[in-house]
Amino acid sequence: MMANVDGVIQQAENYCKAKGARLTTKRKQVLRGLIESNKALSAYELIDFCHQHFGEKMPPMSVYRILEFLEHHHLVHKLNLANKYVACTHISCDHTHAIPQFLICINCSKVKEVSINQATISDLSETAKNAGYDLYTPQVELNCLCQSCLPA
Amino acid sequence: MMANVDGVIQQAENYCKAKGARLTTKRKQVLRGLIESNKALSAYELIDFCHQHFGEKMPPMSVYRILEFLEHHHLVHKLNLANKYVACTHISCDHTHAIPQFLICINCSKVKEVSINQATISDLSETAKNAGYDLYTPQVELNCLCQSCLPA
DNA sequence: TTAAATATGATACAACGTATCATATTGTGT
DNA sequence: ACACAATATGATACGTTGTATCATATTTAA
Repeated sequence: MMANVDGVIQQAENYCKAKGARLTTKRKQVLRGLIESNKALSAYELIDFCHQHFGEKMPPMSVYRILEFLEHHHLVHKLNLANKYVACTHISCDHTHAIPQFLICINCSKVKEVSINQATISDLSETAKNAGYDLYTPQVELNCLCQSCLPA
Repeated sequence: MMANVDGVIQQAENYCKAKGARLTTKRKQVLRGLIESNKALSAYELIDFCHQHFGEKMPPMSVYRILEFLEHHHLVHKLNLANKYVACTHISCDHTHAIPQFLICINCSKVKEVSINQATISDLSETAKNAGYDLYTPQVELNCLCQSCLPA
């Protein structure tokens, strides 16, 4: 598990290097925080996480900037529905992916990043177009309950 | 136009009366604010709107409570993606509607409430289920650009 | 008409996000 | 190796968003 996390970080590092981007210590910590916690975290939750796990006190400004960097390089996704951030699940495989659909557990913030099939996307896009709107991003976020949080 | 707004308010009033709910003056103002402005507004934008149009100074707490009431009675919808509120477009017709899909212009906050076809919903729901998640609400919100805001 | 229920106001504060300027770190050319 | 430029982070202060709590007003109903 831990080894796997390291592996993902390593992949991210390679990926950044190839792009001439710097995955600095702080940035690595924030990314690691999201990967290790294994769920979506808000910026302030990340600040707490980093403080507790790495003994770093990060000012909000820094975390927001770092998240912006990570998002720009597609290492994390911002979930607008929950106002939280989640590590991209495709860092290790090949880091190219179809349009993601995010299933967000409204109870525990666990997130599953799945791929929508093209037909469904076209459907949504069509419906929008007919109404005179253009999809700005086809990213779909849905409020869900995960298995562990489903009422018994 | 103005008459139409009044008509919608009237409908809402009837609707509430039938349910034994009170559409008070303040609540009517907030609802009217959303209808007249013809787009999604944040709670604080609504405070400003009411202040400017009705000369009412509403404390945030009141507005949030009122929005909660209006939402509970399906007179307004909360758009989690934008953190704004929008008047339900079905108050006047019959106020029963299928599962809504909201097309939100990220530039001007104009919102179109359309109905998704059942097949698409089933699709999304299936995809979620296969991933071990249950849709909490099938309400879909999509970031779009409306016609007027599309880059030329 | 008075008591209970409901609705709103007011104060204070917690959480979230950013503008701005200062400092530190890294990369580059000489 | 050095100095300069570019990039990254820190620190302070503040603006925005949302809520907890207790007080007051308004409506409903016995």
